[in-house]
Amino acid sequence: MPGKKKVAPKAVVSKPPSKPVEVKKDESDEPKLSKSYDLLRGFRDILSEDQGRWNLIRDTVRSIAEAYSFDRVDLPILERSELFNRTIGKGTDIIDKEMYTFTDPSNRSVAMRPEATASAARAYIGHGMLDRPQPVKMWYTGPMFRHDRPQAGRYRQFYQVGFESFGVDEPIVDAQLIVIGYKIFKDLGLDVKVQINSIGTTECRQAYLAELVAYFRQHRSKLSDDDKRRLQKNPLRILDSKEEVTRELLDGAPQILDWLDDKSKEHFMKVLEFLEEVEVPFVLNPYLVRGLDYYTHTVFEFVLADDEGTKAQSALGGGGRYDGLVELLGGRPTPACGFALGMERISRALEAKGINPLERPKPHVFFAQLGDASRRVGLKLFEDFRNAGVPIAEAFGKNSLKAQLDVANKLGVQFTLILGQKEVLDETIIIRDMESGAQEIVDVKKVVGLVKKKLRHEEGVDPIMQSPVETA
RNA sequence: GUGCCUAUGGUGUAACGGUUAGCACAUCAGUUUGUGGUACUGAUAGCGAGGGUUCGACUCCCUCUAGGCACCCCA
Repeated sequence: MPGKKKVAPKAVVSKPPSKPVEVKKDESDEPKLSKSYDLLRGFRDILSEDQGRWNLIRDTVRSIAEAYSFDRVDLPILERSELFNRTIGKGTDIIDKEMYTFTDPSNRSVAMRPEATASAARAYIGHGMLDRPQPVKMWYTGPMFRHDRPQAGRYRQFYQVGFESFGVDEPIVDAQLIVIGYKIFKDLGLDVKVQINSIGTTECRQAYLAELVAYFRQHRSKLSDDDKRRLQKNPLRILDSKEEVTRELLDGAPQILDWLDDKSKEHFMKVLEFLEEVEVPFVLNPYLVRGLDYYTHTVFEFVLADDEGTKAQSALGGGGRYDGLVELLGGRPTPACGFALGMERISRALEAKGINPLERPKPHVFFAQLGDASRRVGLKLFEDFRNAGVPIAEAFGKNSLKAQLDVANKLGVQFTLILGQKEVLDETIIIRDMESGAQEIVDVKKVVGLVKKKLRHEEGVDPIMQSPVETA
């Protein structure tokens, strides 16, 4: 309806029938459909404006993974629900309210992965990797799904990159994983600090928890509803409560480190020593806990150094040791450790720092055509330039030379190649220097070589490798 | 999931309980036939959705949806 009232008067006002009068398409009864095709809440498109940053993250991660001999694995997005229920743990928010669980057409309960460590462990067991030389080191990247309430840096579909190391319980493994994560941030130009803690084995944690609960029970009346709930459901979480009262109470509360058995303590101390050795800045945070059930011993987070964790979503990644996970899934008892980083949070941090690499190298040459004969030649010429490694832009869809030069200008190319009817017949082409406006006519067969040479002349710009970093 | 704030063309914004919702940028076309950057002309395009209140709502109220912030949680 809204469309129609505008169409009518326009047709009347419009020019003489130089162009055939358009038959009015009757779309008046069409409801406004666009809204029903809107993105699902918490889902989003990552457009080319962001792809430069994403590429940077992906490239950095990959080169570090290769340097540290981690093997790439791609794990499925859909798994049996049970895999996650078992490992992440009932009682966690991830399982209880955030997981996309549904029954598939074969009537099986499946879930879109909320994280990938469980899948990695499943793969480790399923493919008999315990019979390979240990540790088995793998890394992955891909989308994860959690039905959480969206916020900046938090989406329902989000991307993680993860590193997992199976089969070795030495503290050096924990330390090296932390180093790897730290290096990724360093290479990206981000300043992060490592927050670290140990939550020991399941056994010593149980003992500690009993003590912790007992302590807070005494002060139950002072606690907020949230913290009361935590006390009951997931007492460890009370440690990172933001309530003023609770924080004060925490000063007198039992500390997990005091409850670690000797072996756990020793393990943790060694991890810290290694970190000191490699000069990774870390902060011991006795209140750091993680939300997944499978963690044991070392737990850590990578936090943006600038805002010291005060700002939301400043935790860019985290991980820890999970010695019981493989066994829990039916494998032989196998120690393991890993971490995951949140790609959109990293991307966000990069953006905040003005790190905005171009998505692809900017072309320095533009091809302008006049007429179909010229277009045909252009199409072929394109291949020649591509084989020579010179990116070239065009606007085949435009007809006037003016419009094409306009585009070339906006792209900021150095040279425009102009090919009209005459040049096609003569087998020549015009090279126009966009800055000076100078033009020369050259043999079309030699144009690739000539342009390449010219580009190299221009302040040593390498036509192939150039990918400048723009700061916003 | 809870609380608070927000919602105008692609982007950034203006206005008002009452005529055709204004501006800038961007986009497209053109300013005589094959030459860009400036200037000019024109075009496309918007009140997130649905209900109410009112003679009349983009403007007030409600619901929904979406975004942001804090909590929850976590990457």
